[in-house]
Amino acid sequence: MLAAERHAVLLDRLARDGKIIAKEIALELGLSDDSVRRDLRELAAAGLCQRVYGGALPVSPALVQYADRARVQPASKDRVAARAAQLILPGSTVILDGGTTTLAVVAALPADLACTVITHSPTIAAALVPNDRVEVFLLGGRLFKHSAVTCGAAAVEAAQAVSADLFLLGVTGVHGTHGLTTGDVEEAAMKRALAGRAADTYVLASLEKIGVASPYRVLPLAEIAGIVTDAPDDDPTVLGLRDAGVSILQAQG
Amino acid sequence: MLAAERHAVLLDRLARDGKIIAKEIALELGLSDDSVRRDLRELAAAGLCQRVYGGALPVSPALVQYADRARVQPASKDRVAARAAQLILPGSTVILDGGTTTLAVVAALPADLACTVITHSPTIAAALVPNDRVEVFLLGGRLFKHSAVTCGAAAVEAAQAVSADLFLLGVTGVHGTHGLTTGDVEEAAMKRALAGRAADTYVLASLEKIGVASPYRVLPLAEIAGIVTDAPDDDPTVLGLRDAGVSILQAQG
DNA sequence: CTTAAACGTGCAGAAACATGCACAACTCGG
DNA sequence: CCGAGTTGTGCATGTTTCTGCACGTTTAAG
Repeated sequence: MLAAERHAVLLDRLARDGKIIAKEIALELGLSDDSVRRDLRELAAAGLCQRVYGGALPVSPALVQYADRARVQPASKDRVAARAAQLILPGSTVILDGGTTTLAVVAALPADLACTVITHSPTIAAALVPNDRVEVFLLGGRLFKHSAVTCGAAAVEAAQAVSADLFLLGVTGVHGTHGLTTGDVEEAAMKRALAGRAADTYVLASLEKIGVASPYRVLPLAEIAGIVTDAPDDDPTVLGLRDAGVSILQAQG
Repeated sequence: MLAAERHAVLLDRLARDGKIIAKEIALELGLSDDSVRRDLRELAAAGLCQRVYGGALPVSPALVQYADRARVQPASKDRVAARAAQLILPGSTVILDGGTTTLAVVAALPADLACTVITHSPTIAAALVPNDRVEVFLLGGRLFKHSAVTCGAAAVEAAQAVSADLFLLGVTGVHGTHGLTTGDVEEAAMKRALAGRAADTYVLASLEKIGVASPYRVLPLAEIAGIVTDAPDDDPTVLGLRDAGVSILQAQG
């Protein structure tokens, strides 16, 4: 088992349970107690957990809640994320949007994948710390509390300085006539700016987003390269996308 | 069951019920009476509860409702953080360095404090999301995995665009002749850049950092406004700081 | 004043810990 | 393809820390 892989498991467990007991994890993963302790020591040194006698605790109680929220709807979102993760080729540069779906993409990445990730989400950045071979570039700017990503003029300007092969975009609505939409005007602008910096933009949209429109337009459907979804093939919105020349990536088993 | 976990349960119970009966809790958690008594003694020593015959009471009746904010075991680091948090005035703009000590500062902030925080640590940024009245500006750049902060040329450049009243700086060493030091050259450069953007720089240094030197110089002692520490007044390094015109903020009770 | 419960302390076994070391797997020049 | 160097893992060692028990003391209630 790779070190980075172990680190990811430990952090994941910490977020889920709110604590880690070294002995238990060691037994469960078939590792020596020493390795687990060593890992916890490293994670604590990097500020990703708090070491206590017998195990470890989250560095801040607030971070547990967010991780919990990320797993409210595992099945559909994880399937989409797993399919999207396959789009990230070794050595490529990818822009990752904020949100729970793209966070699931990080979790679905192979532990030894080497690539460059550009993101405006501190949560995504923190989640990538254990992936040793992933270079992370964080776009600065004003932090929007609502979705915990940077937006606004400074963030858009920072985005102009980067270029990528791929942009994995999360939205709250994919609609036949309204296109791709989201709930905040600043977020919409930021997503649009990011789309302009990548050769290809793929939208991640699990079933419940299809056929839905939110207040603010991000992009028209015609400007994206493809969509990753678990919606059925005969869904009218999906059919409309296909007609617009968007490639459909099915995220089923 | 971890010690820290027990402490959390005890404080939680104290906040909910307004009292703790040692015998009852011991039975309920399957612990010996001794362990519970020992824990209560420690919490009382830390000022988180008031020890009485048969159990414990809240330190002040007013705290019962939101006592869950209280942190377990205010160690050296937490005392320093609590004192440093007092430096952040309502309405001011403060730059927060990365690291566990500054993260503790975030935890020590009053929930209703309104201010602007500039940081290069995604962890700090994420931890501030619950603080509704705190405006957060994140400095972008390449993410350094070792300490989970952004560093490098892009981050330094981003720092040039901001100005603040105060910079709370974390280092790994405070030494009489070597000054303020840290373990990574890029981090040192970033900290130096941030210090240049604030009117006043205060160093946060708990006891174990005093008299220690790490490989890379951040700043000479003379260039900081003050230091927040729990080191004794008669420590030679502290005396040297005072001679250099640095104000010493004691982080004791 | 009496008594039983709660208390603090010292102690010993157990658990967790850090460190050094050896071995295996991998990397990188040659 | 090979060998030296590097890295990571697990084991053995001695150390530190925790926990429950025993015992004598203090406290509160009748």
